[in-house]
Amino acid sequence: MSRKWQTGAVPKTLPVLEDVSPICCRPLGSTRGTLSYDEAVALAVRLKALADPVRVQLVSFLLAQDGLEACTCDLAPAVGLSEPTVSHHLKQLYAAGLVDKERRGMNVYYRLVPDAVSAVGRTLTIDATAG
Amino acid sequence: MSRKWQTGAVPKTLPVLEDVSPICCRPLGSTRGTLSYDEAVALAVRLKALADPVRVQLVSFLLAQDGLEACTCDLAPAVGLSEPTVSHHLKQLYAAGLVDKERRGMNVYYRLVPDAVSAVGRTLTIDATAG
DNA sequence: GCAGGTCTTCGACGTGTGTCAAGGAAGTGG
DNA sequence: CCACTTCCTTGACACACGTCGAAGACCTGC
Repeated sequence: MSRKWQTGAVPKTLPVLEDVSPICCRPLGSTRGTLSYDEAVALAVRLKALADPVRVQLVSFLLAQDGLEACTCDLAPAVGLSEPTVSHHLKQLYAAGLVDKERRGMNVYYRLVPDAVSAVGRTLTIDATAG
Repeated sequence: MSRKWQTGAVPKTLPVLEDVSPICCRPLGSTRGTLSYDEAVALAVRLKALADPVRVQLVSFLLAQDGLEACTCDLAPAVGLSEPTVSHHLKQLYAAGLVDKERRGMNVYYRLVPDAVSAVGRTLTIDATAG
């Protein structure tokens, strides 16, 4: 996969995580040179999943729960939005691998994957010796 | 500042950094409970600035340069886009405090602010003892 | 001042994104 | 099987975003 659009008004869609190289989350500074477009996309899709206030709130809410998990019925009131909207955001977090989901009885529990979030964070952490 | 939109189709604009609480970049796990909407916005605007493949490439390119800096005329070919487009992306990185700019003669040099990028990264790094 | 180079802003275009209401799918309990 | 709860999907809406070309602003050098 390389950049599909070069000219004109152009789709800026970022692919889903499954279509994206799993090569990710090496510290940015470990590449001597510009990131390839594919690597940049791989990182950007993960950042994009977190680049929304509601999703940041959802992550922080899960992080504060015992077992790092909660059902939609708890998450919607926690952020003050309708359940479909929260479901939409959770779907994006799930697609980015940042949360897991599991049905237990009538409820669907979403559980934070802390390693996935931390991995994105480490990518952004720049070695002090760089430059 | 609290959530301005509650119902209907709604502007999802994130404010600029200056309008946003400077409280940011504490590790997500350090808040026992859901992040306030304001704190979530403060983090989201910074993440959003990085959540684009082109901007990720620009950051990685700057990181590989001596002095962490380059002029627009070098950055545009590095990512294969027009100068206006690159200027647009640099403006967003600048607004988020992730790069500095300085005019020297005919050129404008953009310099990476590694601490700002790292600060965002640390926010996402979850303490292993959490949960 | 004038010519030439570099960068930013403006205007326009098409696509993406966040939100909700309404309806459907999946499970529980009678 | 039916009523009920919980959750997800679909459809629709308005706004935001990434992109470019053209034009303006800024600096340099003659």
